[in-house]
Amino acid sequence: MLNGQADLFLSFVQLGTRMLKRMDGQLSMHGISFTEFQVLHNLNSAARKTMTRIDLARCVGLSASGVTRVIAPMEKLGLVEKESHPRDARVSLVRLSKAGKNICEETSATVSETAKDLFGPLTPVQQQTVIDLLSKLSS
Amino acid sequence: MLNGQADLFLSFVQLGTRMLKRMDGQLSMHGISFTEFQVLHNLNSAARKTMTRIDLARCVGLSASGVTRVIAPMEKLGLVEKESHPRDARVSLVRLSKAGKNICEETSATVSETAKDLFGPLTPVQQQTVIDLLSKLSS
DNA sequence: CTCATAAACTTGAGAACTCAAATATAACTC
DNA sequence: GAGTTATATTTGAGTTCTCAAGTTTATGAG
Repeated sequence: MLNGQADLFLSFVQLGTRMLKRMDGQLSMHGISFTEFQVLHNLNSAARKTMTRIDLARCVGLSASGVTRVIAPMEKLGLVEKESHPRDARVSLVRLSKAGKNICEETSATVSETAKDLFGPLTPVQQQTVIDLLSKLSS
Repeated sequence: MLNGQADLFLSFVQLGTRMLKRMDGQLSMHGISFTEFQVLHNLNSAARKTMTRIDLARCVGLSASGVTRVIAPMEKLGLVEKESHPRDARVSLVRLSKAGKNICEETSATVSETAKDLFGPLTPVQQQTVIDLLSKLSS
């Protein structure tokens, strides 16, 4: 019925779904979703803690409108701040606030622990193998 | 900020998301979603083309109510049929109809092709490696 | 048998998206 | 520089889930 790659795809998606649910459950103790964590983390890794909504959408894997809707409540909570682009009045930059950076650091510990747990069944060498193979698939 | 496993997790989730969107895009040409495909495929693989909603939920990675809502329109289209359990009046079995089996076969070809494409960057040996490593993570 | 507990659903309310259309601004073409 | 085209973002409407609560039926304890 299905070829080997399709079986692989099904396992891959199913595992991803299960892992994501577990991660979301852990993050809910901090009051944020995994999507929100991704926003914080990407902003924190960005040059001036600042990103365009479009770039954020690409990094997080969301549509532009998805970014708008995720960020609105985060702005009300003071985790991020709106800033205008000096040379392009169309873009509305998103900047990570001090409070946002704190939350990012706290939640990063949880994400790291949970991920360590999730990938625990693999040896470090096997983990590196997965990293290498995933990078081939991402390009 | 994040440990190696967390970086791996982020790549894993992001790749999964991108692949899923591409698969869903291909399946939309058949008028079904990937979730619906999963239902059809799991039913087709089942013993008597029949499954409990609870079992379906577990296989597809959905909640019980998610299954109810996915199946309702599929039943109206005649892809699946409702059947009662002979020994347990609580369960409402879902059976794959002849039409459903046809759609499943058609869409399986698309899923196989798309998956072949998605995993094309890996050699057969590398694909097998991924299968082996994923299975370690699933248990 | 009867009651308490558990399991298999369904339903209402809400969360988290998406797409298409609208708006504002930039960039390009002539 | 006027007009078309492209880009960044927001908004409205609709989809697809989830969780908690309700219903119905089974099961186990006494």
